Amino acid sequence: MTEPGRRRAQRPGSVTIADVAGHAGVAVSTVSYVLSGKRMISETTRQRVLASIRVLGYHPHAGARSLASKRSNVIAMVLPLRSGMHLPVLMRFATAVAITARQHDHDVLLVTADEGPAGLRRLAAGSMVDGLILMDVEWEDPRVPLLRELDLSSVLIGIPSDSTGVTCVDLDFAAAGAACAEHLAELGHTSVALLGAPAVVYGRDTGFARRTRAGFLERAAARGADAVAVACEDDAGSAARAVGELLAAHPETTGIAVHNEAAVGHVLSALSALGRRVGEDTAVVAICPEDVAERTAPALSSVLIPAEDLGERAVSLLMSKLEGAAVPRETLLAPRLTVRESSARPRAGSPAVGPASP
Amino acid sequence: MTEPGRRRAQRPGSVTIADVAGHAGVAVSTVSYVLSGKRMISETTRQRVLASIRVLGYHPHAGARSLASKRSNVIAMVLPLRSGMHLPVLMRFATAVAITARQHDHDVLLVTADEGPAGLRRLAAGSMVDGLILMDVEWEDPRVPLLRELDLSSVLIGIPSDSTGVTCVDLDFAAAGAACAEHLAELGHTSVALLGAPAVVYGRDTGFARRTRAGFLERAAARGADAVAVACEDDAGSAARAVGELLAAHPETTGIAVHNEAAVGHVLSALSALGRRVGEDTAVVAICPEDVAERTAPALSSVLIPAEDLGERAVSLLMSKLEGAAVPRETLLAPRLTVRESSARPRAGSPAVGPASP
DNA sequence: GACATTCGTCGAAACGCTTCGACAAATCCC
DNA sequence: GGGATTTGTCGAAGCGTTTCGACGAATGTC
Repeated sequence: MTEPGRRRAQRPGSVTIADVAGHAGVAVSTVSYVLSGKRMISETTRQRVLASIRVLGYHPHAGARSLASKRSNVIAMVLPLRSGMHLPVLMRFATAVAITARQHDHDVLLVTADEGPAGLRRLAAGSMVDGLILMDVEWEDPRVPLLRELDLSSVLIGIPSDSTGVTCVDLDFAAAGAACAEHLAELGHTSVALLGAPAVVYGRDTGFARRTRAGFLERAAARGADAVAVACEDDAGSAARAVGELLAAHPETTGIAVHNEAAVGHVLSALSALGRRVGEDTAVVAICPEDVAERTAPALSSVLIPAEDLGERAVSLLMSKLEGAAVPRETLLAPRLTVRESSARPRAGSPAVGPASP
Repeated sequence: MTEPGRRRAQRPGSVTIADVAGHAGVAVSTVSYVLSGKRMISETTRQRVLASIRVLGYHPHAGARSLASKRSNVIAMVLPLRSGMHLPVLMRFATAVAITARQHDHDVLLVTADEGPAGLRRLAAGSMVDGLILMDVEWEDPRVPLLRELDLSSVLIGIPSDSTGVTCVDLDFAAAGAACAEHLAELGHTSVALLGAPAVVYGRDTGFARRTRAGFLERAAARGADAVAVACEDDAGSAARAVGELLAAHPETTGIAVHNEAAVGHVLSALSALGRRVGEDTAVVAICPEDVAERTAPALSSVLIPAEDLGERAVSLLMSKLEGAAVPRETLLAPRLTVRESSARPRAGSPAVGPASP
């Protein structure tokens, strides 16, 4: 006889929409409409129902909901577990996606792509997820053709060679490469180099690497600077060797862009071992996550990888698609270059360049 | 009129268990029992049903299944988005959990804890997940009391102060400390030291820190070495001071274990500033994540945090709990020590020690 | 004041699966 | 060889939602 109203709420998972309806004195369907807003409900009824929901601690049963509505309110985040990925960046994507999805009332299912196509088919056929976000997409990604036949909404982070019929988001790496070249040219460097990803990445035809390289080389040429691009492995030894060979072949190089998060530190060490003073006689600018750039000594000028923005943008696009809206095929985020110590001053002997005002 | 048999399979999500039953000429329930194995089905029927499933490309509807069976076959992985977490390690946990879960026919929902208790309640009440894996659990973790009241199976990675009523997995830190002592003794060091966590951590009676210390001191004593353990703060200045004081008080120390990820780099710098050559006249071994150990110069011998193992073990334990089995309250994983440059060679002047064969 | 329109609510039919009880047919036990 | 048991299958009752058509009660129209 004590606290009769609380009996049900105490056994979690047991309070159903029918309980709420009973408590509020309305029909089950009315409760449903209050929750979904799909039909007009008078304000008084609304409040009464909401109060009952609160009192009973009602949460809709996800399975029942997805069965009846054909929407699961879950999206899948597909990570390829390829080696050589930069885990921290991936993790930042992942959390950004998770948080943004929650803001759109969706949950996130983590899928490692090593189940292959069958895994995606399983999710699609089982109505487990409403849509897909694929991360770390490669230039020739085998998942892309699969996606076209799957009739599930999806958004790619990264840009494949053929983006017909899919939706992609990425940093505009061509512009990022160009921004680096531009920045170095602006500082007065006439001989510049790009230290890029490990050779295997170019071999794999990974889109972002080649777009960066193209952007860098083109802009440098447009600014009349001599430019060269070389691959660079992740480990200290190889990085030092790459730097050594670069400066041996092109000793006049004074501006260097690094597009390799893992090697950034090693490159700086190698430069100083070879007698270069970074930020003084040699300017360095990197394309890498913010925290990496800030942690080096001297702090690196950098174009940051906007992991949070990309994740958020990807989810927003997916939500639009789920609502049937048309979305652009490729969304490229403009790079933002932050100047830090490693390229703070113009090249010795070159005319100082202020903000140009014609 | 072409390919009539493929019509259904081509519209994904549309083929139901009733279609399969029709195609195989059996009752719906029979198909269900073939799939679940919960009742005996003759081999001939079984094969016929399985063939129909294959032909039609049937995948059960996850929502319907969870509605009828009260099991979702999904587990949640709860990440606290605390700052200062070590992202790469977390990511490795995450992928290990995801892969192991799939082996147990479960999917993984990614939950960032910043929704707070309400988020966990939502998952529980909505029957979205069958169980929880909480990562990066702290000594006094606010999520632990919540868990006790939630009546959802869960496993913690990390050990809280009060593990009553919960299930935890972690590295066996006592054994890790012992492994360090053993390794240094094996190299011929007779005077060794442990540079541990900041003093405040010992003051708080934090389990893993004191267990490491105890393991280290006991094993060193057992091997007849002089051993001392001191606390060590995170910042460069304090670390240098700690090293200085240690070597002043015990100049004969030649083997050092460091159990402090953040200070590892500072300790190495301090040692070389004091004229010690790490890996030559002084051996150093650390307890830290693999990538930290590999990134220092010289690379550090280390007891690594077995992220993959822990993730896998956590999932296995959770599955056992879901099946109603009793599981140990705390599961401790044996440490594995990897030798790298910082302790590669036996102490100068001590007899070389090969693999002992009596 | 009779008629068509909203407005707000209800009842019931799906949705695709699991599981329980029932029931023939086959097998066993003396 | 008749009763008890086991084996293999079926039919139907849920599971907790959403959504559609229906239907009184207000409201507006001439």
